[in-house]
Amino acid sequence: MQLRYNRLMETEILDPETPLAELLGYHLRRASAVMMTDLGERLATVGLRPTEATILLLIDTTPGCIQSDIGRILGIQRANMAPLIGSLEKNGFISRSPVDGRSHALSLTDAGSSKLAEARAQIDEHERNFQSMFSKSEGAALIAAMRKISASAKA
Amino acid sequence: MQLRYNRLMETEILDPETPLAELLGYHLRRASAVMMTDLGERLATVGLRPTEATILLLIDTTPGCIQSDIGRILGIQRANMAPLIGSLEKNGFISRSPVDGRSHALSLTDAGSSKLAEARAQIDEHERNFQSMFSKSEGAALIAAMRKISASAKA
DNA sequence: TATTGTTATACTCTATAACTATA
DNA sequence: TATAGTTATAGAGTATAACAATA
Repeated sequence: MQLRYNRLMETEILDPETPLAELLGYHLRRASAVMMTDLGERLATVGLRPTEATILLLIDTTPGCIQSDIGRILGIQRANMAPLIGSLEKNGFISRSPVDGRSHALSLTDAGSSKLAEARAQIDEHERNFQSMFSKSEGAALIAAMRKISASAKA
Repeated sequence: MQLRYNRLMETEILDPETPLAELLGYHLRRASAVMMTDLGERLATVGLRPTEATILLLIDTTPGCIQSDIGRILGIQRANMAPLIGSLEKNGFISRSPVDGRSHALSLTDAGSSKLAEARAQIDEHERNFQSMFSKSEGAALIAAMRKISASAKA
């Protein structure tokens, strides 16, 4: 078979000549997608999506918090928090009790606690698998670097 | 004003007690989102989206390549490549010439080359800004780590 | 006047399935 | 039989605007 066009090879990404090789943003995006896909598949076996599991984690450590605080921390807008919290409540994982006329204190139900335990097992194994590619100090340096980047976001 | 609920503070993410503090996947996702937002805003001033600019970069270094190879490298499905390539052609940035009955060799038009030059200026400044947070060797280590993670994706 | 929560809506990105035509 | 390209479509995720109720 005769090649009638220039072939783009996967390995070109490793070639320093390639335009993407030195782009931190590109590699960050790809690596993040790989981890998110793995986490998503794991959490799907438990019936949660990554964002839902993250919300349960936050409510577990800070019971009585309100959904707008969760949204601010996770970078999720008020308008998008409503259906997320609504569905977690509808599934019986969290309960809301009014703290004033507009806010509701959130806490895990028993079902939510055990669902979170299942999720945490998946998250822990997921993290172990990826962090095992690096030494302890490399892993810490990676997280520190990611925080540095995140912290640079415009207010 | 009396506080009637437990407040979740942004700074909790830095607190080692917090459930997200040691999650590499979480920090990767947030950092990637920050960089992608910045890049997206920069490229919007030039009329391109990040994926479009990336495609132009690849076609520039490997003129005559075909769209399915681009899709494989960037992790974009055939079905989603079609409208991307179609719109780049409609905007006059690339041209297609048939190499056999089913594939088209892609190359940049003059308009595509100058558009890419504009995009590259934005990309370069974007990358400089973020990579300047790190030493040269730290930056290289970061990219190597991201590649390690990306390479671990299931076939 | 600012905040909380909600609904409606739109846009992007991504994923699948089905089809054609070609190799 | 596998590949290249296309269309249609559905699902996430995310963004804005508008509104009611409350602080």
